Amino acid sequence: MITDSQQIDRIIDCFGFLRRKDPTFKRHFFQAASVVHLDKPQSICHEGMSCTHLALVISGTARIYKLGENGREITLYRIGRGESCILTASCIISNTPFPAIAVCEEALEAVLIPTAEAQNWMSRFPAWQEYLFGLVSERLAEVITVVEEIAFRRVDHRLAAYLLKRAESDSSRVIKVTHQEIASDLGTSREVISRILKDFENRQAISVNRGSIDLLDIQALSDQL
Amino acid sequence: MITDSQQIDRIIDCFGFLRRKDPTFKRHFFQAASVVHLDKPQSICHEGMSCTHLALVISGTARIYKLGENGREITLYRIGRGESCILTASCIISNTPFPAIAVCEEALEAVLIPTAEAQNWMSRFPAWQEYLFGLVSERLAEVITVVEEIAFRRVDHRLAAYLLKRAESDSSRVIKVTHQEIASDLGTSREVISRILKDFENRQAISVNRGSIDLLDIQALSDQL
DNA sequence: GAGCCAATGTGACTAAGTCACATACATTCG
DNA sequence: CGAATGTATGTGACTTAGTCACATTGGCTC
Repeated sequence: MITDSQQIDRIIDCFGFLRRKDPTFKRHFFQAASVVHLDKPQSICHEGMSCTHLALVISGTARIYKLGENGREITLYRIGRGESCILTASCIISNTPFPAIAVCEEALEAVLIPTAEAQNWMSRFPAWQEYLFGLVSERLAEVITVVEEIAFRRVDHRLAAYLLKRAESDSSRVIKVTHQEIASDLGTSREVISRILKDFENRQAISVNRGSIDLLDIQALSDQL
Repeated sequence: MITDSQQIDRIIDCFGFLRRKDPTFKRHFFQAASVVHLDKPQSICHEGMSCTHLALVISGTARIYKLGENGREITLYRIGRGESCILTASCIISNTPFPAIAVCEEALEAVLIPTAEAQNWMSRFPAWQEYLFGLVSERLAEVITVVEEIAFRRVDHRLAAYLLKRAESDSSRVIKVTHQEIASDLGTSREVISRILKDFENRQAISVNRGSIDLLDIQALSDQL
């Protein structure tokens, strides 16, 4: 149960579906909700885990990924403010085990809703139901994009796009990231990333330093796409 | 509008959510529904198309796939009896364009529901809402499996698994399929499939003929996994 | 049987992934 | 300070996958 009115305002700010004129739902929501904090290298859900709570992210980010037998990883998607680990939601609704791994990436603050309530509200509150459905749909589209990328696009092109996107979202020309992290995001191996980065560097498009990459020539990278 | 009581029974048989004791929903459903037939090589949805109807499959199958720039394809999933093109559903709910291509594979018979009704029922009839949500969740899980496969597993292993699964679902040792079809399902190119098949043949696991493959040694194929 | 088309075969080449290391840089600790 | 340790990166040799440009084959029509 959450009672602190300041915190309630913050949460409503985050989750648009609470802003509707349905005081009943709002009451139920804050009645059942609790807030948790998770720190950086913490695992949230394991493969095959059945979920007891649904987590709605207030701040921070989590990364949802698949782990291959060989130890390689691939990021399926990330979730941030206002979103929710919808795989959890999906498991909740369809009672299937969680098919991936979720870890906290930037320190998380989240609202926890017990599975039973989350299910119950689905049929009682349209706002809640729309919220969850919208999230699953969005994830489905995102994961389909991932399929497309790994099935058809060359790694060097994907890498160039990755660097550009990263730079944009950090609004900085230098990106703090290791080759291994990139490889895990793109679903390839570290050596492959290192080699392509070296190649970009030889062509003066970037400068590679330990733990960071400086985008020297945005245009050259864009041309790679 | 569907009135033929025999047809209504058939449809109820297909879609469990109609079996509940909610006569209101049933009435609305058959009021808004219409039945269509689609033949084999027919396109259902194009990339980026916005969907005006939701199709619930009574019989036949459809294949949902992505098309790469280079002309290669990869199957995301198939839908059959009792299922629905949930990407369509997802588009309906979240109002995003359709991110893939759907084609009829075996002659389809389907119930069509106009978008507006499908959306409206979401908040009015829990059975409907559960049905749709369950489908999207299932697809999400399936597509995640596809990601895992193409990101981590070797093509020869995937091919062996494909052949075994195919033989099982057709309950026949010989599979009627071209190399190109397999390649399109697995998201690789025809040459790769041809070569691996030839390799399997050299090892006496299968026998390759024009348009069909005979699984001679199931055990040998299973060992590939 | 000639002609045609879809299905399959093939070699040479590029791209990607694997494996087994070698280096290099940064931080801590004696 | 310099050594020790651990993470990050570099590299060569090799296998697997994907591409390209064709050659061949089997089945069909006329």
